[in-house]
Amino acid sequence: MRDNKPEDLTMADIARMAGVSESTVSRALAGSELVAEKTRKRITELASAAEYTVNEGARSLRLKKTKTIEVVIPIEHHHRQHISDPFFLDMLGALADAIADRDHDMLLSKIPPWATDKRSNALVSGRADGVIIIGQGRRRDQLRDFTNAHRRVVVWGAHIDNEDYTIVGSDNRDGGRLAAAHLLSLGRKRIAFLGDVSLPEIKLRHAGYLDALQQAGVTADEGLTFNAPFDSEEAFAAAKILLDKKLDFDAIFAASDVIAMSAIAALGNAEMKVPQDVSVVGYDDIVGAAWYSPALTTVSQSIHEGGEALVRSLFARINGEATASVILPPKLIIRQSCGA
Amino acid sequence: MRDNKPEDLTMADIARMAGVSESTVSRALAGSELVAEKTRKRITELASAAEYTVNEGARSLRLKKTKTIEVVIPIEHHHRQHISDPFFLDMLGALADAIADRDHDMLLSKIPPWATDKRSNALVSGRADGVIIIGQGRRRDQLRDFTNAHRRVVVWGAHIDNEDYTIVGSDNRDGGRLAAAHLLSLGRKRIAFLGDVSLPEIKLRHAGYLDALQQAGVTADEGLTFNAPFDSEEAFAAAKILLDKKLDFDAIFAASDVIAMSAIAALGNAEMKVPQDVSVVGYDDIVGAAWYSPALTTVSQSIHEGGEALVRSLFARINGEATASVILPPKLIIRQSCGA
DNA sequence: CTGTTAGCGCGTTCAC
DNA sequence: GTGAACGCGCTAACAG
Repeated sequence: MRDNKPEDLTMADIARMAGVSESTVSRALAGSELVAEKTRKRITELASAAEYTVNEGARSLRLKKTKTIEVVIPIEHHHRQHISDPFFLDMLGALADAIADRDHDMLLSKIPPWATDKRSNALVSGRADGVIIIGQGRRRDQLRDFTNAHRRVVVWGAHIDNEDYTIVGSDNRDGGRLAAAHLLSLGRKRIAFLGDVSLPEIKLRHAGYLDALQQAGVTADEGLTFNAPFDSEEAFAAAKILLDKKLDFDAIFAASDVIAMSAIAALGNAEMKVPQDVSVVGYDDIVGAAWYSPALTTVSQSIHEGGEALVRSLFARINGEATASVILPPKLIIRQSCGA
Repeated sequence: MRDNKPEDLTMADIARMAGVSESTVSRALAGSELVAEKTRKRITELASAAEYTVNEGARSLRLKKTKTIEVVIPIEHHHRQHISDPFFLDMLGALADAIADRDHDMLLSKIPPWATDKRSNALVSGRADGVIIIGQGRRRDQLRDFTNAHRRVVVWGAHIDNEDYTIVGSDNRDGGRLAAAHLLSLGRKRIAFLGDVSLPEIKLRHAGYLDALQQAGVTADEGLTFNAPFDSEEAFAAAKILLDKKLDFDAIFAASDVIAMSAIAALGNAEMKVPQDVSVVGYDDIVGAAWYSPALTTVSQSIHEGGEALVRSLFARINGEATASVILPPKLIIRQSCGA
């Protein structure tokens, strides 16, 4: 049982054991050319035999680099709401890979940097070299203030005019258009929209949906847009309203796969068949979408590339380079839930 | 645009601005009683006006405490395999809450501490005060070595004899028993098992399943156990084998909800109805289980309590206290997929 | 109550 | 090639 700091070795200990100075140990371990091949080898072997590891904290302080990136998934947790959308997990996996590739650590937080109720933000307090924020949330003013004040930040979300921070995300409007156009091409005309339009990304998906309707010469029925904020449970409830009110609809475009799945469950309970009675298209192409029954037709955000792009942009900013926003092309993945 | 370290304020700056010594600033900001109410107020106001934040890195070095916990979700990434099971997301959410409650940060890693190919482990290199490892994986010897060498570690997983590290997890054997017994009580006798028995937790769930069969006087058919390692895709394939081989079965006990969902999808493709033709029970009670169609009958692991228990145990160990393993009682959640 | 002194563990000049 | 000295930013012991 180690981990009792007193027992932990320091560079000075290794120096003493090797009969050299701390500087030499430091250089040797860093693989510096300035140290004789022989002594370097001796020291590295000694160090690994002693299971010595450099203290990254001290190293960070000296170098002014923490080699860690903070990832924020800002969940408004009124009621300790959980990160329940698998989209986040996919994104986290992509970010973890991209960050590890660059030999950095990943600090995960659910609290947005501006909600400084407890400890201050990691970037600000020097625990991280940069921050990736997933989603623009509902407090766009605060996000703007934060991105204005700090340069080592990138955001995943919708591309909004007038925002000058670096945003990485897919073309949500085009995604919405793709989804709705596909449903229209299948002869569906009464397409319900389920999603929280107060979120920028969803708003754009909805705009794309309206674009497609207009392009097809179909008049949009506002009564078919359900823009209450919701998760699985509320999506389920929204679908029930569609049914209970006996609203006339033949398709659903859900702003996320999770919403789509919940809606399908609600339809199933009401003995309505997907896709026979109602076509459904989701958004995100989360891992489970392909294995749902019916397999979900959805708009893919290429999350893995998104994660890589976020990290690439952030490192560019850390290095002082200028960065432009990145718009990834969405892709319609046709499976069974749409009926074609 | 700040974040350019040269511009960043240090405690010495604040001291100079306030006309006091660094120590006084340090004490004031720490809310020490040793400093006069008036000066403390003056300093804190000055600091916040200047947007000064204590450098946590330096603080950690001095205090020998990082106030961060590493969470490892060891994914064997032969092919960059992703963390695709929502179970991890639920667990992550629970851990994030529990860790934030204790005013610590959470470092997330996909690489097990013993796979020291790149940077050394966070605990070892002084970037974290403790480690939580999710799952025992397939390399139990290496896990054992690691837990033997370090005391500030807790593991989520199965309770195995002969292991003396602190394990938090649900009673997997009892969970397996609950699931199988329920299926048996519904008159199902040919129950297929889908899951990777080489993993300790799954192995126990399988043992519980066998227990229940025996208790009911039903002979187990080994041909109905599919123990290949698998995810969504492979679960789907396994279910297809059940069907293609025209094996005689009337129920499926899946070792996870994700597996259950995939199996249901495969059954659906073959026009077999759940639960009419085949009863299905899953494991985990992930968030999506309730909104699946049919709603999934499953064994709940009470993940939120599990996360809290992990963190509580870890902090106890960090404080030098002895800790015992924690066994959480599983709970059968009856929904629709089982047929009762 | 406050200031001075002394490190925490490391990397990096600047000498030799 | 190597060592001595210094400081990254902070807190804690010791004086006063």
